[in-house]
Amino acid sequence: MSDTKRPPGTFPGVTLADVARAAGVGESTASRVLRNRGSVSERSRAKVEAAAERLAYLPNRLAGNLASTGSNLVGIVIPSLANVVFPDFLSGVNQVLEANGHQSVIAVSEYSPRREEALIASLLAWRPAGLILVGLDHTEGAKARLRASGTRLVEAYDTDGVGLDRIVGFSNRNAGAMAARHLVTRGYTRIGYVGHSIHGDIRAVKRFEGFRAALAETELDVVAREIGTGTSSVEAGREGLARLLAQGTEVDACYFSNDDMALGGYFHCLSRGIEVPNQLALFGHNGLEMARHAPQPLTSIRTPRAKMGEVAARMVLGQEQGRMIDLGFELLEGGTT
Amino acid sequence: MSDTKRPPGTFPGVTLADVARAAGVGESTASRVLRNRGSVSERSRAKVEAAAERLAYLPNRLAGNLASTGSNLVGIVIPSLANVVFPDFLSGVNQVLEANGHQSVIAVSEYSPRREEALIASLLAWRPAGLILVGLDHTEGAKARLRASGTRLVEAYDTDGVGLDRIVGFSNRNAGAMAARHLVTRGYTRIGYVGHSIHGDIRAVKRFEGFRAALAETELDVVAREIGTGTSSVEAGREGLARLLAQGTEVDACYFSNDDMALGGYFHCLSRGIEVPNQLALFGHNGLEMARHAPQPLTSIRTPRAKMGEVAARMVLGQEQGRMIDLGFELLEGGTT
DNA sequence: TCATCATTTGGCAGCGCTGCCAAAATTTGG
DNA sequence: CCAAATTTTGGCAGCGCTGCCAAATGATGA
Repeated sequence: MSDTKRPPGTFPGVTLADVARAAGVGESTASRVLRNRGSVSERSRAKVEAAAERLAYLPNRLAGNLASTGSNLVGIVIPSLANVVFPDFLSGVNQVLEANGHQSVIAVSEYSPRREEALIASLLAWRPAGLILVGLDHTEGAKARLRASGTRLVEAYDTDGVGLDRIVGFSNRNAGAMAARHLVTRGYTRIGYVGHSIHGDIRAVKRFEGFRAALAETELDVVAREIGTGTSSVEAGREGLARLLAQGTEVDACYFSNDDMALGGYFHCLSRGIEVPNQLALFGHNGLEMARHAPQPLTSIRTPRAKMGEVAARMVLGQEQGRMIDLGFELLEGGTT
Repeated sequence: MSDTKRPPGTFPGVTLADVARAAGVGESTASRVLRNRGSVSERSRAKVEAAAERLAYLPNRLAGNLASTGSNLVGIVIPSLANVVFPDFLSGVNQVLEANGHQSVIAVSEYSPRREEALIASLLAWRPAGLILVGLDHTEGAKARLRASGTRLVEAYDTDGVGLDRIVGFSNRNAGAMAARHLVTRGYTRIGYVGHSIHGDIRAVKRFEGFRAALAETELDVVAREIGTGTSSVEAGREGLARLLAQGTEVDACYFSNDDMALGGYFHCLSRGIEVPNQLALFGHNGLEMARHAPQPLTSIRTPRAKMGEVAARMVLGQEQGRMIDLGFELLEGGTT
């Protein structure tokens, strides 16, 4: 197309120049038409559009973005895809980005700050319009790169600490505290905790800290705890509660690091005939759909995951004012407390 | 850096030329060092690496890929992020891609073929190394573009039909058939079906078709069915089963389009004191973790989601031989049948 | 009618990198 | 020691597009 003699293996590839030639206009005019930018006569517009259609022209964003220095990509680093909450978040991000003609490059850190640092560097190489990260904790190297790059940055999911640029999320500490106060108000005093491996899930740790701090307000503390070694899951919750109860300490309520874990705990109670909430109350976190529709809806805290994604995306696109937006959370009073 | 007078608002940006100059070598040599390609003397290598480090050089992949015609991006279009199965799949894809120095650009079609077509065009504009799609059903326009682009393509999740290039997945028809045979073998004869909206979820439809075809082998058919209007969820399953039973038709087993739906059904039975499986047997699909750890593990079919992602990624990178790989599935005999 | 102003247009220099090629430096062997 | 073979190196033309600028065209009013 754009060249008659061309290496045999290479796919032709219609270029903007081809379209311009076919339409009988200059390259710039063709470019203006295809991007709806600048003023173009109806005549030219029609000719270019027809030519582009006829040649099945596919713009090359690599070239376009390079020339205009800046891409319409947004880099996103999440800790995991296995945990339902992050897809929910991504969903929100994606919706807003797509509506604004942006595209998301997604990377998964597996809760490893070192991996995150490498991924950030890798994403910055695309000269993205912005970056969205989860949490406020990053390696020093990552922070340095981010600052140096000058890329717009949004940190989501955590407002307990200082961020690098923009922040959207909620206070995990306060979420934990709300759980504690709810249990205290309901009269529970012998409270246990079942969590998943803390390895990297700093926000779960913050919740637990907030939980204990709030208990301490009424001179209480967790009487037993059981921390799994793996990631959060129904199975881990089920086994965690089993182990907690096997410790022998008397417990009248249990706080879980997560709804999956709590649902596992609930399943354990069903299996063993433990009456919920009379013998044992259960409290989760996240307000997952599946847990809300159990025979006894799980008492939990609903976190604004999709909303957070939407706001994060809008922030990264510069459509949101504040530097820090706390979206809060909501107590879901279920039947398990 | 690379230019003394530079528009004030623009971020400097260290270029390869800057690194080369600082290291006292030519651009090509610097490029070779930073890409580990071609032969370079130890001396030059050290100088370039030091300079890159000192200047905090960040390569520009936009330029790199444009120059070398071809990117290390892989485009992925999935129907939804809300359904747990796709993150599982993505997880597998991502793992392999990252290990091979590739990056994934993810787009979500929301089960709309028209959206999928637009997203495909958008992804192709990045001149990706390859594309991964879910399912075999695409608009004619999308197929034409894909064929014309010559991009390597992998279609995942479905082997019931003809694909455009490479395929990895399993037969949804056969999965449905296996479910039916299992129920028949166990002696159930009055079988109902609770599904979610078919709008776009062609694979769920294929399963149901396979299910009915297998029932027909023993002169049976579904005696009642209830199809929700929304997406698959625990709530939809719970309400679906409630409606199915309210129809009045006597039913001794129920097949669900999905594990979420089936878990919802199970919750309904627990709430209403319906004995499972004596009064009603339940059969799901996907083998989700949460359903396997219910008091009575759900009978289901485990699908190789992460594995499928890994194979899809390997196929797209050209590391896998066959054009079509059927990964099969596995019957999970739980306590609900 | 022609000068004046607004609109539309095309040429061309880059964006930062890679690939090619010829030149320079180094090694080898007679 | 020198010629030949090998390794290493740098210059420079693109990759396909956008942004800038000056030129061409069209519209307006005296």
